[in-house]
Amino acid sequence: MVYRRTPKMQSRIDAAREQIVTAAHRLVAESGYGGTGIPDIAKEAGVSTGSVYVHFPSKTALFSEVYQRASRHEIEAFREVAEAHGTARERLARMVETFARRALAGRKLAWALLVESVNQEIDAERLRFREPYRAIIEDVINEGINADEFVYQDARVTSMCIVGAIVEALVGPLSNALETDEEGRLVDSLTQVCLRSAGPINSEPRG
Amino acid sequence: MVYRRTPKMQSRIDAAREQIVTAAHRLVAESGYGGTGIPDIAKEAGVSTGSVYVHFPSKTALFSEVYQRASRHEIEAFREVAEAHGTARERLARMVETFARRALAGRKLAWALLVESVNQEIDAERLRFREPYRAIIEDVINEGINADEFVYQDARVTSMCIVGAIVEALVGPLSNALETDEEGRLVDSLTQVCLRSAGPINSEPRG
DNA sequence: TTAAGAATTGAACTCCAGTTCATTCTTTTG
DNA sequence: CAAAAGAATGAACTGGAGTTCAATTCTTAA
Repeated sequence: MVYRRTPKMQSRIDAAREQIVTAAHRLVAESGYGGTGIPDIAKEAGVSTGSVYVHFPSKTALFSEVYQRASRHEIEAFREVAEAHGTARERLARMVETFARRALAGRKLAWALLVESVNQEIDAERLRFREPYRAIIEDVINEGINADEFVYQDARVTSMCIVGAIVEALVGPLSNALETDEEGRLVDSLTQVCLRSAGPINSEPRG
Repeated sequence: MVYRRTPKMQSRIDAAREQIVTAAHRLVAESGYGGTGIPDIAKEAGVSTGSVYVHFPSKTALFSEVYQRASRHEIEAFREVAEAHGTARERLARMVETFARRALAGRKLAWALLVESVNQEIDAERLRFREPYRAIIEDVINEGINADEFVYQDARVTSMCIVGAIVEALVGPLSNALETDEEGRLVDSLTQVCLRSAGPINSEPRG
């Protein structure tokens, strides 16, 4: 008459955990962190409030996992572009476009990941989320420097700046959707700014 | 036997209000928004908790005023640099440096004004705080475009990006102070990135 | 089948910053 | 000076989100 956790039971538990993370993801993508309570998540996942706390010690911990998963996915897409063929300049342009376009495609989630005010812990999470992007950009810039595409520079600072620039340019549009053509123009301009920030570019004709 | 508010009384009231705002300012500059409660402010201002609510309908409203004042001061300094003599490029460089240096000189306050997580209302305040900087930068860029110093571009987007770049580059250093020389290097690099982002620059020798 | 122990439940609880308001103190004016 | 009205006080309250835990249900193994 002893109970031991069997594989079957384990997979039930794992499934519940998965349900919770998935539900949380869906709800953040809909209402952000602040608009999503634990009871909401539990309901959406088909479990009880208490169960959530069996799997995660706190709301912050749960969202930390949600953010990390969402990040990993996004960052893989980003890295693919960074490692594709082409000059550093071409790749950097595509990277900026990819970042911006994907963020605008999932506005609420991107907003939650990039800018939503929450608390210090989640803020730290956010900074950690931005870091991989920065690092990837830094690498491409360094490649560009070595290939004489970009002037010599502190690629670390430039990459930070590019991340900051993209986020700042997206803050508004993430809250209030743009028309398709406006979005296109924004992404184009943003790409141009980021390319210039990394180094010299042939000057374009005026007006 | 009717009481009417006399000039003397009015100035008492105004003085109290002023004390409150000043106290709040001091405390934010020390502990940020989150670390500063209304009772703390009341104590520091030498009034009661309730009095704070006579002058301001909410904590948010009070801080809104504190932020606006701090902003006005900063933005005036910024505008002065923007309107000084020199080419657009020279002025832009000084603007970036001014912004960064002043922020780093009052780290906690700058952090509260620029990046501290609070709530949507204060977030909106923050965006409003950034806007004047952006607009001033936009003007200088447009002057630079007209003077053929910068390539033709959407100055609105570039100015957003510059604000975002500066803030992103400062987020870390605002939390954990840098050594003086590190700070100098950061400001230099940041300035270079921002100048490049606005337009062509003579390429620097490598390595 | 049944007892032991694990998993789940969800109503109730905690916590705490922001806010309130009955009371007290001040000022004005007849 | 006394009455009326305003200003100030600060202990107590509140609201709501996050969290807990006694009770219940389910699973295992003898």
